[in-house]
Amino acid sequence: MKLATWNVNSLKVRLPHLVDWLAAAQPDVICLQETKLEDGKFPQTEIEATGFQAAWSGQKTYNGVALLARSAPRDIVTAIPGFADEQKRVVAATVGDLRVVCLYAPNGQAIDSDKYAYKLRWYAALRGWLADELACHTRLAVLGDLNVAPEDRDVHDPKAWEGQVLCSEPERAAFRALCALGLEDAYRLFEQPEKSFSWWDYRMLGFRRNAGLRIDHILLSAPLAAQCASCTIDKAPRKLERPSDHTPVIAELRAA
DNA sequence: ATGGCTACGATCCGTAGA
Repeated sequence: MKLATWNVNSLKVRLPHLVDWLAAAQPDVICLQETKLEDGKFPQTEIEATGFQAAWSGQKTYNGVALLARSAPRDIVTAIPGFADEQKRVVAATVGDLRVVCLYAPNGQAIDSDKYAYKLRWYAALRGWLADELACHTRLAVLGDLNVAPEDRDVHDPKAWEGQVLCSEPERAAFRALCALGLEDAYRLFEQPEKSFSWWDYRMLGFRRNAGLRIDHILLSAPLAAQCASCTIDKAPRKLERPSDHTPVIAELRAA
């Protein structure tokens, strides 16, 4: 059983990459972010032709998330309960015996911005919600672009990024607060290559220089972490023409 | 030198991403 997350940065533009990647990587569940599509424009037919069923929540131009699974997603939720938000950043569903939460966390723009304050409020609300989800669902997987590099080893140049958005201590504390609920960063369950990242700036030859950040994550509740056999970052799609600036992260679970 | 891509929806530039 393979779970994946990928910020596609426009599902319309990246649909061919996604279709190819689904065929090559054979995930069972994939969480997508930055679809940038209104719900009526979601490419349901094309997705279903790949053998996946989808749940999605989108808007024009910005944000937007989708959850694809080989069996029909059930009990779909498209917002953090009790947190009023125009921005479409959440889709959760039950797939088989898993509860899956797909997230596109706010970027935060700059430490002194309103968007940063919104990011921290969003994380506080998320924490409350995930606590409730964990209370109901022991087999919980949280996947997405969390827009936080949890530690300095997740940053190509920690000195340059020190205190900056995506790396600031309050953001890292918000990430750790999710883990403290009983979620494990699947990537860190295993030995990993140094300087492993999931996002590289389009500018400044970011990918070629491996000037990246690890901000796309898979968090697993204890029973799933115990079943996790591997967690990898697939850099192949980042090498294609017209790539997303993010690349997929995959966790493989052993049979229960 | 604080830029440098990319996507989008608006026009032929501004906003946002991270």
